[in-house]
Amino acid sequence: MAKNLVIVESPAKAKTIEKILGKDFEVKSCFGHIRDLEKDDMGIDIENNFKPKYVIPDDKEKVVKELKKLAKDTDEVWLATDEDREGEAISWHLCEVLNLDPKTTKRIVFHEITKPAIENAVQHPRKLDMDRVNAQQARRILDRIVGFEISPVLWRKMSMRNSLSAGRVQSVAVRLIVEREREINAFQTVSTFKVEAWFTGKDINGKSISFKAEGPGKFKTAEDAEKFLQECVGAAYTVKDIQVKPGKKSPAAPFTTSTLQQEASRKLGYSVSKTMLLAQKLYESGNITYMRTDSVNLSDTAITEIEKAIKASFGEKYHQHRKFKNKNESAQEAHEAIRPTYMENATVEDSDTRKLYELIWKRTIASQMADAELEKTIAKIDISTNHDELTASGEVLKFDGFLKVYLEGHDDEDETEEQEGSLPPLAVKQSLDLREMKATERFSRPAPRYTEASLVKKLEELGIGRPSTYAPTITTIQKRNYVEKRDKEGVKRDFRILILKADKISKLTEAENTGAEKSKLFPTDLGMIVTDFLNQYFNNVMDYGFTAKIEEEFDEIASGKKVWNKMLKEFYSPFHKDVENTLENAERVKGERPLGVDAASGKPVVARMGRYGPMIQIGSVEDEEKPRFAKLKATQSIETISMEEAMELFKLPRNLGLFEGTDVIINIGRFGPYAQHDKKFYSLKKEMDPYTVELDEVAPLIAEKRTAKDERTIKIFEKEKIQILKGPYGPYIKQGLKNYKIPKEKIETAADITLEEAKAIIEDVKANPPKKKAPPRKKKAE
DNA sequence: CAGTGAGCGAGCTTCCGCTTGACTT
Repeated sequence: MAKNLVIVESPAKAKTIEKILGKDFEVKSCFGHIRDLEKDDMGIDIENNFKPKYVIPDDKEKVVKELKKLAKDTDEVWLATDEDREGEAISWHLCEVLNLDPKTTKRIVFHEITKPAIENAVQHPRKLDMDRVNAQQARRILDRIVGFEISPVLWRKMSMRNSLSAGRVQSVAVRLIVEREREINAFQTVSTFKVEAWFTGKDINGKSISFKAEGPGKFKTAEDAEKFLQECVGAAYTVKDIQVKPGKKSPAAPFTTSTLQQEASRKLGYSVSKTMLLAQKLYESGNITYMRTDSVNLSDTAITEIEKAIKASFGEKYHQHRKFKNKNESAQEAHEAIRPTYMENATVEDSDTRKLYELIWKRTIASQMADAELEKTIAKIDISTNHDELTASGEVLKFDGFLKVYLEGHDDEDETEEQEGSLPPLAVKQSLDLREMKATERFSRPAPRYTEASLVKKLEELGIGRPSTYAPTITTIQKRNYVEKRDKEGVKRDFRILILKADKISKLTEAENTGAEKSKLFPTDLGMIVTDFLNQYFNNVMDYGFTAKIEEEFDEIASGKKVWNKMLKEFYSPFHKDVENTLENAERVKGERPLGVDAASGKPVVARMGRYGPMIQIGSVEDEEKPRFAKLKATQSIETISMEEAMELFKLPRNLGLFEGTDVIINIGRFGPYAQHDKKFYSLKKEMDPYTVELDEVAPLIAEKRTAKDERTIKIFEKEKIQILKGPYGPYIKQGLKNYKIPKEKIETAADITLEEAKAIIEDVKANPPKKKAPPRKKKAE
């Protein structure tokens, strides 16, 4: 038994530190928080000064038990959890659970896992900082109150039956997306005309040249643009002025969680959760430092190593020592930036993981490299027939510096300024020949919809969420069906071009595809309805500055200037009044929007939220005749659908006619568009539009899928709608939407199962449901 | 994966941050 027990949060870290500290120290991990507020009754005694009730979650019992045993048998316990609010609280919980005295137990911290940092930490232990612990408790309790008081309000006031939720972070994330969508819907596109001119001539040495220049500004109308071109008829063009300016570009800071997620999304197309999963693998295999961090700092040892690597590969002049400072005030900087642990390139098998590793490697190296040096040339070109001038600009890279390795990507995808090339050598007063001048119509664009990564960026700017929660938050708001990630097809749009060539003006119209988007976050109708409701009744919590405001108070608690439960009380009294007021006075939200009157029946048409999602209803249940319903397409929304689009929807279900003697019916079910044929169902392919798809497109799909289905089907009991199917894990029984496992001992071969046996198995499984995984159910007595 | 959608009411759901496995109907 070692004399000293050191407890850290991450097991991977524990291994590394154990090696550094040697055999007198045993280093163990507590796997993050070991206690949390009890779920029943909020886990908070509000009357009693917000006294928290902590419990050890089931999945932490094993770890706690082991730590208890080790702590008992050791001389000294060292608490080495992360140096941030949460880390301090974890240490305090460890004291409570392991019966350690918080006043005497040694607390050590380090921001990097390097030998000097850790040895230094061990030589300078401190005591637990209870102010900081209290700041964390206030944070935890406030989040619990917000989440667990508002969510039930939604259950009461929303007529859609869903597992709705609200929270300080998730609700604001949804709000951002909802508001961006409305901005886009309300956006008024304006067009302008941009002039470009292509010149030819001879350079100083008599060599033929050609280059492009841009017009004096943007013209608001086609008439203005034409007037300008008209003025240029018969003009002479001379170079009036040439300016050469030096410029430079500097590398971006090393990765934090949020910037890594953004770059992996832009450059590799990874979702934030994919990035985190791969980064976790790299971390566990010892290839990178910790991946959940808000710090851009590099350890001194790392900086030295990076310097060596740069000088060895690129030479002395490519190196430039840099220290990056965090822009973000909310950063808690418990770790280093994300960087390779060793600058010698690691071997990573999996190609997706390797791409991420290379991204991290390049970004880290580049961050200690020299600026890129540019030379920007701007030539003004005089037009003899009017007072305007054209501008030609070019950029030459004089020294590549860090660009040799890495260039940060950017979000605004299609407005990419075309890469400026170099200008040919020109001389002042030189005359030029105009080959062609064009005025092209260009359209203004609204702010783009958020991607997962750009949403993370925005949340970080607002100080909302933490590196460990960005990915889960984005998963949650999609799981709750407030937001969905999807592509949007572009639409054709005409634009006009005016051309001046050989002193003649011609006009033409061309078409472009616009508005196409990939993997963007769209709010659902549910997301919009819930956001409107929360904005109306809980505008304090929904305010974009709310988190920043309470964070300041947490900081005051951490520095001993404020008492934690007093702060909570100040928040709670008005907040709880809002809750009670809402419960009492808010109408049940139906999410309804009248569209007009159906011409054929004279009945009202409404778009609204139904049990199964957004839909259109013609007529009401009180009518003698039954109302008619139609489900909205995935891309439509209650807020924007038009009467015409709504009426289109009633074209489903469609009967496409006979295929092998039976009707083929197209409709949209719970899982999307499907074709029904001969009592069986076939999902339509993505590219098939259920409203327009033809029989000869669907027929081959049915023929092909049917044989595949038949091979998987062992038996069908038509009447009872019970199927015996072959799955990748063996045969199973399917009844409606539910699947049941066939116990091995029950049946010899799946083909022998009778209807009665199948029913018995279903009953059995229902009576003894298989054990649930992840969150073990509480309070389920035997 | 069926062509539903009201209303009633029982019984359920829910937060944010720290950490990884265990697990494949």
